[in-house]
Amino acid sequence: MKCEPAAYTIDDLKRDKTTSWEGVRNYQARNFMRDMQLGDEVLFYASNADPSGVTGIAEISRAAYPDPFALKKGHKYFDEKATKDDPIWVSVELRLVEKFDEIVSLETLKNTKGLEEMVVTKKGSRLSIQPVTAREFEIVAKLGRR
DNA sequence: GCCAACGTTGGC
DNA sequence: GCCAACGTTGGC
Repeated sequence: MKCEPAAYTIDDLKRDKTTSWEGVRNYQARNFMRDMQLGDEVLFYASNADPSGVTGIAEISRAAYPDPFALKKGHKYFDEKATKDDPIWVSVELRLVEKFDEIVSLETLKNTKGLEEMVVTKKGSRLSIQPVTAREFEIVAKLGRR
């Protein structure tokens, strides 16, 4: 799950312990969120950062529920097409598992064996939520704990 | 249903 | 700040 540091960081999550992940307004990303199960672990990725990369691990502490802001008129996440019966967009809640000792930069991801197929290393991979295989997850976690 | 125009993302 | 790579919108 990606986020720009200006919006939210792993340190913010460390302070807050848990946070709700709202405002995703892309159908593909939403579908990934909808599939997330309680306890699923996610790589927390800082985008548009210096450097960009994975800064830690979080877990799903609440599975998908309707994103309340989609119904909130005037809110920046408001969507006029969303209704109570069909909220369209969902949120999940995250809990911090660990902040990495060091950031696993995008450059490192690109240069690490076994991560050749990892979505985030591909060109034009803008999606804010992307699938990660268990194997990729373990490789990245190991790098971050060094 | 096509596609041009437009907006956004995010690496660089 | 540039711009490639998208996703979305809306006229037709």
